[in-house]
Amino acid sequence: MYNDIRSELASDIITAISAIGLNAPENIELKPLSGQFAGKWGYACSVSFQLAKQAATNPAQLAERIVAALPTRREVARVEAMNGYINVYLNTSWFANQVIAAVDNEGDYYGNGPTRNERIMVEFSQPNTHKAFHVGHLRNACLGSSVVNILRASGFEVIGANYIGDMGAHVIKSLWCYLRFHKDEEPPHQRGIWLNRVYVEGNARTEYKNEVLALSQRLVRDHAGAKAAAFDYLQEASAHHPDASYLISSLPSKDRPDYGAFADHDLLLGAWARLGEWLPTSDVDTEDRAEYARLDAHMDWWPQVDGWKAEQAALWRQWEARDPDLIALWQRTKAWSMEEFYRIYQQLNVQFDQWFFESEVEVEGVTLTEELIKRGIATDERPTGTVFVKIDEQLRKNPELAAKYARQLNAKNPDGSPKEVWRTIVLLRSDGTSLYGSKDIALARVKLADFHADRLVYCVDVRQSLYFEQVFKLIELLGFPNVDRFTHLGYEMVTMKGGAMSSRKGNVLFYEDIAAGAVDKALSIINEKNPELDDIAKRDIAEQVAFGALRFEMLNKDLNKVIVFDWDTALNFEGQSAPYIQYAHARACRVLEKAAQGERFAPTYSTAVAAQGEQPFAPTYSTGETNLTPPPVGEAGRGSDYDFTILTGEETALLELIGRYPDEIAKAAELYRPVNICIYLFDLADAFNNFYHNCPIIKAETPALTQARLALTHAAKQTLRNGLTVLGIAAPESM
RNA sequence: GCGCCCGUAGCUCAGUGGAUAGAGCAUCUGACUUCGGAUCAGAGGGUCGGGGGUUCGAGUCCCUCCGGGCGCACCA
Repeated sequence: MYNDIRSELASDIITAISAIGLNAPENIELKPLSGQFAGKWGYACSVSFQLAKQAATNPAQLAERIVAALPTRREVARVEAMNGYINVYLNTSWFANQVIAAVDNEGDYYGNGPTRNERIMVEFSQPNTHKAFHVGHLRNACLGSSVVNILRASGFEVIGANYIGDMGAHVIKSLWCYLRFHKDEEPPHQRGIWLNRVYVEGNARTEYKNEVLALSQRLVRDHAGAKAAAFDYLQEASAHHPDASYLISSLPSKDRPDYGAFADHDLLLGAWARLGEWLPTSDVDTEDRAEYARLDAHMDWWPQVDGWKAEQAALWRQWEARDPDLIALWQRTKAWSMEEFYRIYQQLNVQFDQWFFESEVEVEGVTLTEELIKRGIATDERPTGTVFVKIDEQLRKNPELAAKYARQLNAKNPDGSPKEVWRTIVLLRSDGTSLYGSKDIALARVKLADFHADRLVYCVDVRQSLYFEQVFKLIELLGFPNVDRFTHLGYEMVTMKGGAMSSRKGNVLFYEDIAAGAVDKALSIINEKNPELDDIAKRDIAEQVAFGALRFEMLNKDLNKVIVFDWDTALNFEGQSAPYIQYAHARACRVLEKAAQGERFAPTYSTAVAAQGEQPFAPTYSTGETNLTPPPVGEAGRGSDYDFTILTGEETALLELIGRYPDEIAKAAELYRPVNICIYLFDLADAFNNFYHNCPIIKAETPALTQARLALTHAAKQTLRNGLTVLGIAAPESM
């Protein structure tokens, strides 16, 4: 293929270096010309700098000697030595036809790599039922689904898997709150959102005492006045309350005081009241004042909290015993959330090949944990304590793993004590119920044994990186295969402009609100720009634009960058955004359509493959060499003998970008980086807009030039479409 | 305390050891009786957080300091 030229040029240069009597490096890097060479098509090589000392000369002279020793090639128009660099300019006419032919022949498959013999399971979008889908889930779903698409395009067999959190403390809280306070109240629609409110209330009731304690502590720690007010009371109380000294010492500390450490919880209420008296005279911010008011208004909860917790514990036991009524309620409410999720995934263009549920691996998680106990890896301190694994300790006990991780395990603290690298993971609660870790090792076993995955990718936010390190080590201790091919694809969180999201402060950004805002904005722009469209088309395009913009917004930053969600930026459809790229695509479509009407261009491209209805990067796609290799130029190569002898800078830049697309896919797949495709697509759309603006297509000087430019337009349109598809963004033909 | 991540234009980000550090947003100025103005052209805006080091060459690699975020036992 035309991309092979790069390695051929590299070997030419190596040969030339040897020919002038120098030792050539093993591989030579050729970089696309850029910067001051904008609009030129070729590669630059800086090998002369490395070799100048060896050659006892300066890079500039050496570059000239190497250039003089290079053979000529039909693919190369010119080679020059410049400032020590070797610049190779390609025969643009020849390459233009190569690129056009490749896009033309491969259509929706253009950019895909050859089949690779590896099955990758990518787990992503792990929403919890009974809770709401928020902006953090949005980033995860966009990233995970794009990574799946990119890996598939790059030739891997990929299984995209969802892992629904349908059981756990959040579900128990939600069901408890429903049964206790909201039975038979559910609304006819948006029941998933309603259910989230039930969960939030259940959580607030359960955590009430902790929240009172947390706010008291924060005020005491941050404000001298608060400390004086609270201590005033506590010191008075210390005469008859043995617990008061505990609060006096623990409230100002960094760690959260523990209700288990003092018997009379009501002691805190006295201090709480004093804080309330002090508050109006203080400079405490409005958020904390509102928090105090909110908690204070629910003082009637205080004496009930312990009873509520006991009720929830009873519900846990009912669940463990598979109580039919509870199971029925669980299934009914879970379905409300699932309805919500299905709709969201459809809007966001997210698909899954496999659905896992936490409830399905719960039992096997306990079984595997029992095995760990039996093998002496896990410590069982039930019922007074938990079932846990001290990872470092266990790795040291395993000779093979101790050697493998010797470097980390031998690390020392400044005082000479060994550093605890992987710490402790808790697998079962003291009451025997299972935690996330036990379920995750069970699920990993399913993925490896039942799905025969060669590589596991976990797309989960970066805060869980220690947790996944622990899980991977546990899996290794269990002796599962392929452990070195587990990847935690961690990404940074999404915050709001006012700071980190927290349900306590009520600044959670729900998916529903974001989606509605984006569609409204898109609709109003369409009404303004394209008022003649019918309402259904308007709605359809508005959704394609809005959800495309949201997806792009979530993908356009590197994984390790925090996204601060800002309505103005997210809903800006100009510049670096999905609508900019979609607009370039729609423009290209319009030109091709107009040209076809005028009969000045008979499209030679084939959309037959796409018409079969397969996803272009579906796992069923077979990459027999025949349909990936374009026919040779000038030998019955369909649509491959256009007149590109004279190319403008805009045309060259566009062609070069189109030709680079397969490399971009391969690189993005290797690094799990959808952002690479975002940046590439913006550059491509930018190049197309430049071309469109500066080069008349239908009204070009000659019919031959029109043909060539239409072919280029079509290739650009196809590549834009393929790239958008990989990102899960629609490519509307008009907008 | 230990560990991970971030710091590049007013703001949001690219730049994966190479030539004069690039985009978008925002600000200002302009765009042909010709293919869609969600577009295009131009202007201003930078000691790449500070300091050392490695290298022919450092925004990029190493060390260190500063500033910010996150994580570290019964949440997921």
